[in-house]
Amino acid sequence: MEETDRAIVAALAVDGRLSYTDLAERVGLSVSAVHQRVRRLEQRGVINGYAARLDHDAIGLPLTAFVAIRPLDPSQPDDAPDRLAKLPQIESCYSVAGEDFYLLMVRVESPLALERLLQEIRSAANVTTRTTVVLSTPYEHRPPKI
Amino acid sequence: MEETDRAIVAALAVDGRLSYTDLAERVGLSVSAVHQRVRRLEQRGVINGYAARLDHDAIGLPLTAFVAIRPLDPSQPDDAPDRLAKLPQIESCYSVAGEDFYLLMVRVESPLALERLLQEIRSAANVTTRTTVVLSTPYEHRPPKI
DNA sequence: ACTGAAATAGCCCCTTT
DNA sequence: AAAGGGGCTATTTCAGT
Repeated sequence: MEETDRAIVAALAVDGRLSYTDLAERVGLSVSAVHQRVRRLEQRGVINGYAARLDHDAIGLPLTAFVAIRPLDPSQPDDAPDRLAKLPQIESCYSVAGEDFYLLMVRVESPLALERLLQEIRSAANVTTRTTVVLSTPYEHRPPKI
Repeated sequence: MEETDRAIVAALAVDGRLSYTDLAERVGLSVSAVHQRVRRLEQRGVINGYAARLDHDAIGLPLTAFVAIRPLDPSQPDDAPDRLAKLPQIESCYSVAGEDFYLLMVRVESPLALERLLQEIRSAANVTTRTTVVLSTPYEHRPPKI
């Protein structure tokens, strides 16, 4: 990727609501040139969309956990991500190397809600779970250096 | 949190660039009322900011990994997050329950870059590392159900 | 707290270089 | 590809309820 596009993407990673006017000043181009570049970055999928960053405590999901899962029967077809997609508490699903098959990041309201979610995960995908509870988050979702 | 605020936050989690006009239609309020509510949600920190969602392959960081770290000397003061904050490849740092002290999520350009990063992490924070490489990402950063 | 309206600013398309 | 201009829409503030 090119210099100017990098600068645009980096800026929008920090502040997704930057106006084209501000962006244009930062990268030293005209507003319409920047606008055109952003549109292309969106169309090429470099920028997938824009999201508000939320305070999970404030929205009632103060408990974060990582759930490593492993199929009970590794010979069966593995459609765990599909089966688990319906559970909205699962924020992310990563297929990983190592002993586990998938690593999920989940957000719930309480320890009790986590217990219920783990049961749902196990029964929905026929897997065992190994859960790591997050105690605090020194930092998260830092914008990449690009 | 209240009904209308939830709807606003949920909508902005999916599309952080929604106009106040569109938001107003969705929640059934006037534009200025919605604007006022969004400003308050931002001031109260419920909405922390806005970010572009990036394609990490496209921006040259195609390799994601989770790095569990543990201090070599658990009796020393633990300032690992601070010491590691300078490494921009570390996207997130979670303090976790269990055998490990912290779980990092990192994004790098290549396996070689991961090797170098792990060395930097170990020397910067005086820790051992256990790394889980992400092979693929079925889904990530799904907006919460609120 | 919400509405409505007025002024400002930014978006977006089109033309030109 | 980038710049500039013009019409239009959204943002933002303010007064009123």
